[in-house]
Amino acid sequence: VQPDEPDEWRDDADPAQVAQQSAVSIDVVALRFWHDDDTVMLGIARRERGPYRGRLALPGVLLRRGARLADDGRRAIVTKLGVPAAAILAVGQLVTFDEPNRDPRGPTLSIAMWAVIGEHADKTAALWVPLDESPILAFDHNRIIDESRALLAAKLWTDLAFTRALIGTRFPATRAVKLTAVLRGGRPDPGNLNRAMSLLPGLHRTDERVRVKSTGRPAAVWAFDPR
Amino acid sequence: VQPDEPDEWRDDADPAQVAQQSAVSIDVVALRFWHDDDTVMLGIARRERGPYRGRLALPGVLLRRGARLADDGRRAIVTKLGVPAAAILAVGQLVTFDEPNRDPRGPTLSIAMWAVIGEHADKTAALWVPLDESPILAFDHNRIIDESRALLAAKLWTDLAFTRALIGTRFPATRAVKLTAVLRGGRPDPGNLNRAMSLLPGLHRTDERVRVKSTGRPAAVWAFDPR
DNA sequence: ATAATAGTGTCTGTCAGACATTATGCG
DNA sequence: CGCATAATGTCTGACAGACACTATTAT
Repeated sequence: VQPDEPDEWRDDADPAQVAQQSAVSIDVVALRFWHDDDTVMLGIARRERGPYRGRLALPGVLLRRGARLADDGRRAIVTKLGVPAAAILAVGQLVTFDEPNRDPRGPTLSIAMWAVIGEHADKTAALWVPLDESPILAFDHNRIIDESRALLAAKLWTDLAFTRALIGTRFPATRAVKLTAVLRGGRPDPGNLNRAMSLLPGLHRTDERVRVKSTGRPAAVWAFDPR
Repeated sequence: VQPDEPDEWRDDADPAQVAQQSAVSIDVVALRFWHDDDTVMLGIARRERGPYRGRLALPGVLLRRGARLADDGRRAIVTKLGVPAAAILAVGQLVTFDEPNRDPRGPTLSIAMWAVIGEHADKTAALWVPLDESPILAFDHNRIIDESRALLAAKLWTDLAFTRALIGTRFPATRAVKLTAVLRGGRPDPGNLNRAMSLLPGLHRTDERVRVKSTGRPAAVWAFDPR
């Protein structure tokens, strides 16, 4: 048996086999867009141990044996950001980063994921910064954020689970404008956005109007259909 | 230190740490579309060892420590399909599959990749089947193919590296119709496809005409601009 | 009234699908 | 000529960007 093909004779009981692999970490781009946030916020935390100790980083964990990616993504959020599990509204997969030297401890893949965090009593274990103003982070995390932003922008108004989790089930039209502006960069035409939203299945405008700025015409309230 | 956060105290010299992770395999959707192929062919091979021995499967290997995903994808193609490395024209990442029970040896992630195989003296170590007629395969490989097809269809005419590798640098328009029909399902309107191709940067039609069917008008030859 | 904000309507150009028409070859 | 195949042209509807106009509120 050639060493070229370890998978064929892999003995699952022998940890040395699998130890010949790169490690796998899950790093999460955790977003929130609460009522009093006026931009999309990114959750980061100061590293308490390991390399880059004391530096800011995305919440991440080593993949646990037998775990689903989404579950380990949630675990990263809970343990590193201090966010209660119930506040994690949605999770999804992005891409895998494979630069061999991205982690000083040795070769480590990073499977990037996105998550949306709902409102909860903030224990401030996490640091929340505007998504477009993230500071210098540990590892290649700034690169992860950069590449993820385009993917997240594409999800807005197309991935309904993502969008609904981020903006909520009921929201004034103005919120939609702001959210789109942040993720896509540059404010959208409000008329065009209204048109696009009205064509979305599962989303409709209500008769309710709401005042968001102290002056001016109140905004219409949009709502996702109950699931 | 909680066992919840093994990444923080991970000692790279200790293989037992990383052995607590799921294994990671690279499984490749290897495609070819040679001159005498009249559909896109998928490369599969009979498993000679391990679980599902004797069954057909996508070429796959265990991720090797410190390797780039693309390099290990190429290694899977070389070792499992017998394709010379020089014939691998392009490789790219698709998605990661994480069902914990997809491999009987234990929890194993599968990072799915695509690859395009160029013409070479076929040693017939590989079995080539039409992409839309793949037989029952080992593991969850049929599912991988199903989910990959949509992604591959989206890459056609948008991911130029993928498209160019698959159809070649010079090709009659009829080939483009056939390729699009296979990947997208259902033949495209030839007029619309011509229009789309003429708008593609890096692709242009030549004055050359070529007979592909024995009867009828000869087809125009299209060519990618030299890189 | 005026300013500030929100929503509507319209015009434009782009683009994809569909289809009819023309072109090029062979027997 | 008739047949098979390939290419062109045109029509339509969907849709996005841009922008002008109208609507609703506070001061």
